[in-house]
Amino acid sequence: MPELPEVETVANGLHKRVAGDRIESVWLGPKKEPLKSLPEEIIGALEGAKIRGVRRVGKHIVFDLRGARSDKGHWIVHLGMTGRMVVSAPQEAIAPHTHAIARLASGRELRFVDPRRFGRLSVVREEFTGPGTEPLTVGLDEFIALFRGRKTPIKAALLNQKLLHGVGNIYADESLFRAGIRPRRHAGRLSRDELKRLHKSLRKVLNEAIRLGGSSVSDYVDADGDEGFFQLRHRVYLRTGEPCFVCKTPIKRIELAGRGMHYCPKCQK
DNA sequence: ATACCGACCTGTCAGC
DNA sequence: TGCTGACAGGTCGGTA
Repeated sequence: MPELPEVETVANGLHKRVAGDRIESVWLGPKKEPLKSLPEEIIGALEGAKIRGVRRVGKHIVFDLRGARSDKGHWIVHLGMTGRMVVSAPQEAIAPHTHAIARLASGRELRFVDPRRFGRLSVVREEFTGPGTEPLTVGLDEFIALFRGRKTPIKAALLNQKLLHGVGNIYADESLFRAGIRPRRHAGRLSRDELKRLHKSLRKVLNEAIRLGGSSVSDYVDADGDEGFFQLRHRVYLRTGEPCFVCKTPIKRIELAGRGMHYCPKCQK
């Protein structure tokens, strides 16, 4: 479900709804995959803590906390492929695959739901900066330097969270199309001009997707339960065999490291 | 250090 | 109707 624009939309929605609220108690489900910190650490950090704010770092949702006794801490949520963070009234039915519930002083509940269990919950004390560089604010020179000397395909480099964090399969494919670059090109062999186009198209695609509330491909919804609209603007992602909007050539799908990638064989060199 | 690949999970949809 | 296989927004650890 979630790449940078979706996580940004969810984090902003959560901030509006729960900033200033207090976590009174926490329930954790029996499955242990979703928990990256020990259950007692999560409960210890969350129970009694005030939510100062909610924001996005990379693909992570960060709840900034002020604990009951500890001064600060952060609740980090990664949604994986199918994770959702929803604000619910207590009487609402518990959805299948609910792994954590935080009961708030306002009477509402924050629920973490994740069928595939690729999502992760953790708590940290220190400031959370994420694994890589923020794609929305990275400057051109720093952007170019990230790829210097790398033999890996540019598509794989865009997905590498230690370089730029927040870019996933949709926005990698879409930004490469708009930059006219084939996904298998070696990252280190792209010209300065090509990287300049990619830098621009990536930020443009991400910002446009944020404006439209993200992409709802199958089940993504934001904190209010609303779908995004950027899927209507996809030019290559999941459009295998359909005509390119620019040149009518059928969009190709190839596999790299077990993941699908989509591109126009004529528009992308 | 770097790069590929399978593993981790469940759900949905198309085809037989 | 029901089975099977392909595919899905992501990351990790083992191996070359």
